[in-house]
Amino acid sequence: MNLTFKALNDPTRREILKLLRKGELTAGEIADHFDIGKPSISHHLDILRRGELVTSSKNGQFVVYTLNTTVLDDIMTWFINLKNDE
Amino acid sequence: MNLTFKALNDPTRREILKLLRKGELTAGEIADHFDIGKPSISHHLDILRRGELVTSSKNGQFVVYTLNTTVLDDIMTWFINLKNDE
DNA sequence: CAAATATTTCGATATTTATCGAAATATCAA
DNA sequence: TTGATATTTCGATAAATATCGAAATATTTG
Repeated sequence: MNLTFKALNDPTRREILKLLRKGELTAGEIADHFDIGKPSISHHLDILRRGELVTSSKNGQFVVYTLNTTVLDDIMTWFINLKNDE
Repeated sequence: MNLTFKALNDPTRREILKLLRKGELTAGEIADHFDIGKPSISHHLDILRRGELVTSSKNGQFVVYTLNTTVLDDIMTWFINLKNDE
């Protein structure tokens, strides 16, 4: 859970998650949406992966990233527990 | 929203939020639950306040902290949009 | 007013983090 | 195999963060 919250604590990474709402994207396609270098994006993707917010798979020379909705459910449960006491 | 996610990115601060589920607490009562110094807790509380996750009010010589559930709703909406939308 | 208590601010330090350009790795295409 | 493309790893640097002890501020109590 710590790695997940850590991954969420960056505007670029949250923007990446929004991009992935509509479907999977390659690392390059994701990088094209930002003004920062590809090594930085690669690093952000690694942090999102370690926080289990995305999964990745290799398709030829491309690496495809996908939103992992399972962990989103876990996070929402965390917040619901915070609200509904006990 | 940035300050809110930032505030959530620390185990001590998330633990403070859990303590506040059952009702408001003074800064000192919160500090008593942890092994770190009061200045550090005060700093964490400040970050939680700036992230609007808690509100504070002064009661005599005590400062009372309360969970702000409004922002919790906002965060959950953010996650729901990430899951469902588009 | 003076002493005691509660909390925060200050100044410093050690750790973590985001970013970069260059280099390394992997795959595809000619 | 050679050259081009996609992505990551590496090494470095600058900025942000958590923590601490000491000092400052505010309030209550004697």
